[in-house]
Amino acid sequence: MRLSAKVEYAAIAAVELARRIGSPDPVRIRGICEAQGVPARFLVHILLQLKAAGIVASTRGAAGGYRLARPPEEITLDDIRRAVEGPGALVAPVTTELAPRSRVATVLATAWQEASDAESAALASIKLSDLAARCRGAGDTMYYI
Amino acid sequence: MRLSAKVEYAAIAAVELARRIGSPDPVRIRGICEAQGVPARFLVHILLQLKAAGIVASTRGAAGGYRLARPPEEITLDDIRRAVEGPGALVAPVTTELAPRSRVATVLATAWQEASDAESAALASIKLSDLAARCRGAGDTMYYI
DNA sequence: GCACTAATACTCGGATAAATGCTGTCCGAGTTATCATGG
DNA sequence: CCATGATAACTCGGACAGCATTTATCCGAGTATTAGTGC
Repeated sequence: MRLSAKVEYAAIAAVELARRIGSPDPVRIRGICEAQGVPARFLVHILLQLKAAGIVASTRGAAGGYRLARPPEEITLDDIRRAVEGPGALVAPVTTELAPRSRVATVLATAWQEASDAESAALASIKLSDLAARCRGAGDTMYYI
Repeated sequence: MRLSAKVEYAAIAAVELARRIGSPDPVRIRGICEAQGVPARFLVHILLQLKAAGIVASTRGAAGGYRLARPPEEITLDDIRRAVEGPGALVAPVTTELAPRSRVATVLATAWQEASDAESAALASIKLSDLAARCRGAGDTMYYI
């Protein structure tokens, strides 16, 4: 499993937004970048993708910024990854292309799919609320109910 | 989860070798390529990587070729993937680099690792012997030389 | 005090460019079985 | 029938080019808050 920098930045920003879920003011991009060390001009486009996916919402103008569009219990790392990397990516493009001619490729295509589903399920089980709670809580103690 | 063409080709070749485990003669690269539609000159380098990882063995010279170095029950798709893509790849390079400065990154790094471990475990549970059996079981029309 | 204007700070979104890795090819070298040839 | 050499087929391994994706950066435009100015 290899993550692109985009997904990593998106997750960092999303967790940062989840931590400030109580505040009425939207979070500015610069605020995230200065706290986490993320290139600002790059994060702009990433947040736009998260907005297009309905994960974050924004208010323009001065005193504008971003906030989560849904409660953090309903956002998983799998949502973020799919929002940024796009849903169109096939798991094993070469194998699926060869599948009609080769039974080996057919068998392998389903095997790759199984592993990919396991990975997606693992990512779907990690919610933003859990991650935000881990940031607040000290050590391994989870305060989130 | 996105697979590189190298890993896909390597898996196809490995299953093809597993299917012919009973034959005393080694399997030639051309034999795999003609049966499965894999570029030959590319597969050479892939098989060299599998050999370096101890997954396949080769005999040089005329009537040479490749065979599995271990019984197919002891080779998993995870072995093949790590042999080809290298073990040095970090799961989340950006996040781990930012971890010392950011608690958010630290929490995320472990979360990514959990998902990666789930994927690896899924791949490690799929053995070459299973895949070869699936090819035979459904009445494949491939001939043995 | 009020209306209006300018400045400011932020998001929006496309264009663009450097960097990196992936994909596949080419070529020469080394190794071994097979076959032809001569004794 | 046997020994020897030529030939062919195959693996070995690095070098390299073309292509696509990633990773940003830049710039102009839109939008809302805020400060300032004149009446």
